[in-house]
Amino acid sequence: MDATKESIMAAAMRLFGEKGLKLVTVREICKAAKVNVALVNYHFRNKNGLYQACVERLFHESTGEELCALDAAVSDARSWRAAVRGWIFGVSRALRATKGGAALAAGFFRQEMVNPSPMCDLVRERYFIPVRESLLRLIAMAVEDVYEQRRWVESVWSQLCAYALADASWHPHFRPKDARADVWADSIADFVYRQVLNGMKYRAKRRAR
Amino acid sequence: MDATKESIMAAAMRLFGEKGLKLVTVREICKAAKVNVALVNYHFRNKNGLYQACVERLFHESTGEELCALDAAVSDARSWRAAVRGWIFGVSRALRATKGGAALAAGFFRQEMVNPSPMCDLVRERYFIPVRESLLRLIAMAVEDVYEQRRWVESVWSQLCAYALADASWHPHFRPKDARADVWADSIADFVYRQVLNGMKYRAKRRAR
DNA sequence: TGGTATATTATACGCCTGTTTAAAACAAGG
DNA sequence: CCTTGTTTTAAACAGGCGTATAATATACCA
Repeated sequence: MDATKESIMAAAMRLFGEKGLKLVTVREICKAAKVNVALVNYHFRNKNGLYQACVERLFHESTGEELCALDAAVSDARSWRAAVRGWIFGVSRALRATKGGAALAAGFFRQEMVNPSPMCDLVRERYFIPVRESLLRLIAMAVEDVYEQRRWVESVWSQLCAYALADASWHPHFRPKDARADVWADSIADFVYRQVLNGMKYRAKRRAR
Repeated sequence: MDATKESIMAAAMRLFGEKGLKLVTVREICKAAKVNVALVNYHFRNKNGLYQACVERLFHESTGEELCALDAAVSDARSWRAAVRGWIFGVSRALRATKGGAALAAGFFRQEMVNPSPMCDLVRERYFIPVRESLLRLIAMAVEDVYEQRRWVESVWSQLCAYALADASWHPHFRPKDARADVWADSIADFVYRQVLNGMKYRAKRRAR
């Protein structure tokens, strides 16, 4: 039955995203999926095969769509400013998502960043590099020096990632005690946006459209 | 003999910092320290006891000294600008250190950020919070609004942390292919410094001294 | 030098891991 | 109904894990 495979993958994607490849056990996944232990090996060859199937689905299908949506939001923008703002808010919300494919992808990304698995290269090529390069293309419209471009990409990316890379137990310490998580997240995204604008003000050479 | 304890702790601090509490085995540590497996339990009660001893030493002794050195560099500064610059470069170099106590502490910090252990609170209280609050005090000299202060702290901190949080295999992807690691790290630190100055230019209320 | 406390050793225990096996349950076509 | 191929099951496998034990080696003081 195909439902079993789906059930296993759903449980696996959640757990792998939370704890990473090595810290999740096959029995843990099967218990969550309410199936027998041997079915992982029957349907996915072994534990690594299951992990690989999860990564491939996340970063070939769902994240691919999200990247297209991101580029669409950018190209729909009426101005360079609007495009940058759309990119920053899009990535910020994707990285901080708590459910859906984006949240799962962010979990895998976090784990691969700190304790890389053999599938790390795929995550890099299908997620890390494309997302950052779409930002680089935007920045390159306003900054001439290639090193300065890279520093801006690093700046924006690292500020948006910081939250997503930390375990949830850290999150309250990243914001004022009286600030709501989602509101604060957006205020950070807006802060980064204003930082970019402020930095560009005196160096913009040309604007797109 | 006290030398065995030291040998075990040295190997443990290196390995725990690299892979985190759960992914390091007692036998692995003992092999690296060239001692018998049972000695961990004899000298440190159990694996958790050894981890706790490592964390306490790192974050009570050596990091305490480093925090003092940081505050000293800040208070020695001739101007607010110099203090900010001193803080940013000090933290940047500490977080990216490849040897010494700072490098070990950075490793524990990274692992605790992504997969917290029961000792996470200690890391937070003795390292994360003090370092960030020393920055907050600096920022508060130039920014009035408390939320804006927190956003600046978040901004500077996240940009300096991004590199340190990722596994070494990611580092080459964070910089241009032709850039030397240490030179690029300093250019990032300088970029963050200029970002702060540029942001403060129109909001500075008062300066220290 | 002998006796005692400390340090180290080899070995084994019970538990959990990923994976395998052989039998059972099931679906579908002749 | 029986056969054939697929899916699911319970049970077991070898190996690694953290930890405990009992015997041995070492250090040190009377």
